[in-house]
Amino acid sequence: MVPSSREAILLEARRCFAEQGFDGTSLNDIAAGVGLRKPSLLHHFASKEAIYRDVFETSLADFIVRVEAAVAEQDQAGWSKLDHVVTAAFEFFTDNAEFVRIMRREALDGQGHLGVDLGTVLKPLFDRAVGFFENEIGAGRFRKHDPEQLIITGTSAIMGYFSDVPFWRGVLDRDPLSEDALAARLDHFREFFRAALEP
Amino acid sequence: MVPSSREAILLEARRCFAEQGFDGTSLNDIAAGVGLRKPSLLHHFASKEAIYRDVFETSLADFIVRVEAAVAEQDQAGWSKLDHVVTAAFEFFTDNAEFVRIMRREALDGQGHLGVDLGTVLKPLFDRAVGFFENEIGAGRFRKHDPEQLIITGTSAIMGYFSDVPFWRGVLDRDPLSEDALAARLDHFREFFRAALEP
DNA sequence: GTCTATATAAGGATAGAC
DNA sequence: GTCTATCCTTATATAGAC
Repeated sequence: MVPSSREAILLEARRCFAEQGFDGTSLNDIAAGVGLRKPSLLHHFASKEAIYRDVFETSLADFIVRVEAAVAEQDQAGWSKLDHVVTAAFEFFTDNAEFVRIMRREALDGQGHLGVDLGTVLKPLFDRAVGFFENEIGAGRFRKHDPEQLIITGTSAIMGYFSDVPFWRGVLDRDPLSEDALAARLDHFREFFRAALEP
Repeated sequence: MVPSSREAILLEARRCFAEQGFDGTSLNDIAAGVGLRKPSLLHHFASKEAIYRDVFETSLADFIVRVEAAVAEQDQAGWSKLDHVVTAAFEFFTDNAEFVRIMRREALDGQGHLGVDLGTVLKPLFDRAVGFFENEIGAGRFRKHDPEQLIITGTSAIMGYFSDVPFWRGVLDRDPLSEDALAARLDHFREFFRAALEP
């Protein structure tokens, strides 16, 4: 099935916004990638910002749904619960590597290109994770670490791998998004955090 | 002493590039912050890119010098050596938080705004760190982890805190760059990595 | 060194033909 | 739905007065 113009625009826009950012992407860039002219884009979307909003908010909502599902799926406590959620998030990032780069740009920009503040949207998730760690540490299933700091460390360690793919490609001299490289990254992450957390 | 125009331009440019990126910053933004007009900037620098190059390359060189010094300063092995270098890097980031954001934007962009590739410049440092971890793990002073992955995890965990300051400010509801917050972050980082690395 | 005025290009967005 | 042509704004950069 041939993708509709609208879908093709969103795909190419996501690629461009991930690679070059909002300001670094022109409607011409997107149009050229799709094989259309600039005004044709604005037949499908009201503005450049509307395209960006669609790209970003759709993926962000998918991400939150995926994480919530992983939290709900698994009723155990301690490491196996955390492992399950972390693995689900990692797999989402694997399938949506471009989104991680867009999200990182939002986190970096302070004043985003949309009305929504990423921090406000993700704070509920963050607070629940803090509660989880407090609980596990209190029950003695994890070693004592500051829960907020744990989450900063964990999310940064996962997201940094995906967001800085161009950089890591240069440093490692291989494709960080190959199947093997991704499996190695996830393995390491799980082992490293288990080593630091398990009593 | 009143800073020269040139110095004032570089300061304001660093602030803008960190906050809004290269494409998101106009010469008018910088000029307004300094209290000059656009053409006056181009009396001191050949182009917008020349301003950016000065801001970025100066800080990057300072960073490399600081890390090399920390590596040389301390002749011990194992955790105390790593701790010394990590703390030195963290202190550099504390004093140069804006630079971390600029560096992250470079890592994110793939094709930077300069001829220099950040990955190529930092690869020697990376390779030496790999050698260090191989050595320490081989000697049994650290638990077994993949050295490359360790460095990705460590640098991402430190840099993510500084680069995403606007995001963390929203999530944590406090200033991530306050003296207390920075001390807590460094403490956590050191303890967490010690917990994961020490046998 | 700093300014005003201006050249030149690129970007987002609209009008209207097909 | 897609196009060409065009409007308007902003951006980098230069020329030349003070």
